[in-house]
Amino acid sequence: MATSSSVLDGHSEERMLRKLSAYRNYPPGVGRTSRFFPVRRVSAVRDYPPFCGPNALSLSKGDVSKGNGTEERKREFDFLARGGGSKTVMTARKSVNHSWMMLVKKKEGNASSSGGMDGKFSDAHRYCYNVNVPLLCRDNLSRGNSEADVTRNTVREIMRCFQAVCRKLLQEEEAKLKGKAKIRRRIDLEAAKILKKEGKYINSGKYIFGSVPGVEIGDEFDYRMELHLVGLHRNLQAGIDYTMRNGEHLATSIVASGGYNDELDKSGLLIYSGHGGNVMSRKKAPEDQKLERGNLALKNSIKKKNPVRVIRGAFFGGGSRRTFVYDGLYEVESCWQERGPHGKMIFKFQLRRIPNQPELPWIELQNSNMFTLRKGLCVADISNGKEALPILAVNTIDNEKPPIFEYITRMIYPSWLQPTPSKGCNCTDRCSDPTTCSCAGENGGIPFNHTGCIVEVKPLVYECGPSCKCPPDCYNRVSQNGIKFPLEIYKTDKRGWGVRSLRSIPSGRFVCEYIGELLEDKEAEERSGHDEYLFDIGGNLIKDALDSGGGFTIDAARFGNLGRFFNHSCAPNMYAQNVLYDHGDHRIPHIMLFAAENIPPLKELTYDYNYSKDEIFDSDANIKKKNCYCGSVGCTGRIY
DNA sequence: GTAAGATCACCGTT
DNA sequence: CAACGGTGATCTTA
Repeated sequence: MATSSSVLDGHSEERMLRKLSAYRNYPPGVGRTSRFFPVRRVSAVRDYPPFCGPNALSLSKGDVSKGNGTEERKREFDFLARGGGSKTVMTARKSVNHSWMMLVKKKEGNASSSGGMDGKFSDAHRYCYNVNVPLLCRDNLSRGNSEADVTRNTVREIMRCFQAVCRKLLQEEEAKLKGKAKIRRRIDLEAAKILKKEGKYINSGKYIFGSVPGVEIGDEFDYRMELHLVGLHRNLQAGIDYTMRNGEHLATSIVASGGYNDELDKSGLLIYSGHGGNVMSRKKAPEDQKLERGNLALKNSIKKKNPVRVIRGAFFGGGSRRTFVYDGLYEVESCWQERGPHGKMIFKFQLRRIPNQPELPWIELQNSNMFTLRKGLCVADISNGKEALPILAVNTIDNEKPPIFEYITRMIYPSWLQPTPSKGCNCTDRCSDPTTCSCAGENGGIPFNHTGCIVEVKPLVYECGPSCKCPPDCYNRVSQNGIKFPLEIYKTDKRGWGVRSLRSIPSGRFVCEYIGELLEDKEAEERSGHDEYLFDIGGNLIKDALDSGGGFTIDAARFGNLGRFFNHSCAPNMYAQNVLYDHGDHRIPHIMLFAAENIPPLKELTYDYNYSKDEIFDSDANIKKKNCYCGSVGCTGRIY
């Protein structure tokens, strides 16, 4: 009760609730727009620029090197560390975390000539394949202490690497084909080769019965290859994975893809068909399935009662994206034969989910009508129709209503700073040809896949804008088009209000912009009391900012959008990306939040606020501290 | 609708 | 007996 992180430094939750009750009857965004009540509040703090020091995380020696941003950033850090331009007291501000890890792969046949340069930048680098993957944690401290902690983070990092490499390969292919032909490359196989070369396979040494370290129920995968490389299910095509133990075949995992019309029951019962008998092949005549291989292993597992991992493959979102979701451990209960649709005998197995495991989020969502019958629904749409999709507010914790603020969907710029559009491209197609599109040239290629995923982390992304001749569905217009996923705010147990999605979000997709009023830094200093909603921008383009005598801050306190509700996490699943599209002013990029990994439905959406620890002081020069309740593996317990 | 594809169990040979 | 190579199987993937 008293541990709510939404209440800080001397403010009790009771006091907070009393204040809230005064506004409870006002629907959000209506009336009293000048009144503001913060969900979270921090005292004066000082914000150092993001910088990756020697503690930077690397997955394994030599293979993953850290990119630290530009030289300008380092100079900026030195500048501020010396005391230049700093103040003793500053308001707390979120900022873009510009660290990433770089996965480097040498081209075949080139390795010998450039031996000894692994993981380092060199002239040979331009022959290398590389991609900037969003970092999971800012420093080693947040990697956790136990073996299991490290494994979980390692799994997440390797999945990010795989996904980023896939996006990069897809980008290359799309650029080559210029949108004319269908892609035929197996990017999953290629990405796996790259990761294998980098030593990024885990849990692959031995067969594992039961849970796989670092993989959690609800984790989502796009390719069978991903199941393979984290050790969840090693076969790339076969649905039953098994091994020999004490002279007996036993099943370790199955993939229920629906290829044999397998049925899944909400009660945890799964009827699974055996494999073999040429049921899937059209080239050979179907035969009776034999009690061998996986079929035999599953049958043996009835007696042994060994746990079998179940991975469900389906079009869960109802869309065109098929994913594999880890469903947890099952036991095989029984086995029988019956006649299949082709007239031949097939095996059937009944599996039951082992109790006391976390439920899949799909279950809860399937049992409720998404937009009207959500449990604890208290506001039908906090955007009041301003977003394309309604943004629900649900609270199953207490009676608190969401805070009052004015919902906006466009940045508010001060009257003296009305940004003007930069010169656009002359493309008449969807800017699929990076050699002719001038906007693509600014980016060094179109930074997005045709699936709407950002390929990799960049200091700055240039989307096409109002001056461009390309159509609205241009591949280089992504984040400017707003929220695409059904999102809701919800009351968390310890972190005030948070945000989650009702659909799974693929790695790399745009989620939400951080919108508010644009202020000069010095004006932001003067707005005390609600600094929880400040976001420091333009940090990566610090040279411009310093030259012009100061940076800018987004204040989402009085006017803002959903972006103000995302909580901090030490191991977040989104990251903030600088984007320009409607103007060319590098000092004031848009702050766009992108998914850094596959995010299952109902999982809290978070990013790294990027505060520094022990470097934030109040007016008495005391170090200010704020507890972190993000609950992620390896959380250090402090936001700053 | 089809062909390429990676990996492993299995089996036979060295 | 270990190590290696060939073969067949496989609820993939574009």
